[in-house]
Amino acid sequence: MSSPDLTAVLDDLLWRDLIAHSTDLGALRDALAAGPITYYCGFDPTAPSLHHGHLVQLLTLRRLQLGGHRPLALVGGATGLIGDPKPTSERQLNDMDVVAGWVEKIRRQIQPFLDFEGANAAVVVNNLDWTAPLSAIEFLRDIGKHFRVNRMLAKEAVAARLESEAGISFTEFSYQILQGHDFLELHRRHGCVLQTGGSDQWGNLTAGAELIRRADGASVHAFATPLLTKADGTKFGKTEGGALWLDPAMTSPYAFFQFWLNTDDRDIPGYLKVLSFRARPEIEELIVATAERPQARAGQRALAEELTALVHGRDELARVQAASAALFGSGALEELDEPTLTAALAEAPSVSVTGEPPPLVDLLAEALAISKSEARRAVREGGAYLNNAKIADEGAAATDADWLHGRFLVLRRGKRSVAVVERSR
RNA sequence: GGCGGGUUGCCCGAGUGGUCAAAGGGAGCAGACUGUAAAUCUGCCGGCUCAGCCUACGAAGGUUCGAACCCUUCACCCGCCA
Repeated sequence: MSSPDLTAVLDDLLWRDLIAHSTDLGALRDALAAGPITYYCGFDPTAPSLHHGHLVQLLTLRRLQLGGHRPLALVGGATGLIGDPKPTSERQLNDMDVVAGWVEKIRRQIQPFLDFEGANAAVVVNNLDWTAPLSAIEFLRDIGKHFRVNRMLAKEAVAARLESEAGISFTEFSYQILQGHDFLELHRRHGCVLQTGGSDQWGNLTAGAELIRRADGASVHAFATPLLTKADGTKFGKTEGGALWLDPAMTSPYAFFQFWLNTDDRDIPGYLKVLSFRARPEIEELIVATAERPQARAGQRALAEELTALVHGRDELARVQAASAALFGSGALEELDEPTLTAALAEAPSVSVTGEPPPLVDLLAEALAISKSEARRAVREGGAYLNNAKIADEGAAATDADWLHGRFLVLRRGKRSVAVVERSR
């Protein structure tokens, strides 16, 4: 007999187009119905923080847990030392202690997305625990024997590299074996029967499922989520500063919020389905609202609010909303009272000065982290503003009257990048 | 180990002795139009004490009045052969 509760999540995932590739979905449905299953998704420490690309995976882990199943979040303390082959070039190996530090950061970053209490409590595991003790002999005899090089060469990630100028090292070529082995270990240790990952991981996901079949004769499941794309064809997740990081020290909550708020109208239906936890009717309503009155950006707001709250918390969301309202609102900056202005500006990058302030181009360069040439160019092109008024002259400096509440200058380059200069006495 | 090819600005990529801060494309930035959107058009796009100077074409030396371009050595990458 089937339990509708436990399989509902699969239908939800399908509706959201979250399954780009999968092993036998009928078999997965049966497994889900037969009782809470244990599933996993891995995150390699290739940087001090997770980013936009991991978000879909984190949310998928959460969706399945909310659907009644038991998540294992794997941090790749071992695989992070080896490096998943990128399509274009060989990775630079990071030092062991650096990777160990990133593992801890990523472990903490994953935690807010999952529930660690209750019947289907999540567990964080580290593949270094079973990979480090493995001897070369064991690795080659017990695991390597199950892998056919022909199959390994055919995997997209490897094939792309074989055709590229860069070639591929044995180290990276071996990556799929390690990831496959992770699935096997988790199957043995935790009864894990499902692995999820991005569609670029599909080859690695199937490597694990095949290994389990060969080594233990068990049939397990895997599915890959689609890569998020942008309607204009550019790469998803790029901000002015680079990637969209989840670490607030690397991408400010304000920038994070603004990123989603600026989503292309055409991307909204897909993003809402993939990224929002709202129920289907609510999402459909938002899609209609966004299509009918695009200038209101209901979908963008909903997405920005929900994701900012999830990643950075409700308090932080309130702050960035206030900041956005103040900085992009219709009112003049001069009319904002001091507490509102102070709170809003807390989200923007800032510099402080004492005594005689340097020329505005210097302040622009420092506050917005651009070169002085860029700052001068911005002024020359008419793209730099002081307190929302265009700066006309490269040599301009702030006058006493420019200091809002005697304390602040609001500098802006273009429409969206804002910075504050604060004067201390 | 041998032979051949390669290493150019954020990325791709042209350049093979002066006219090169280096074609072209992409990315990025700004302006106009808008809705903090897209598309489109325009300008910019190494740095600086900015009509000039400095730094840059894998690294270090050399030839030359002058080198991204020629020579030498080194490093790394790719391919073929052993």
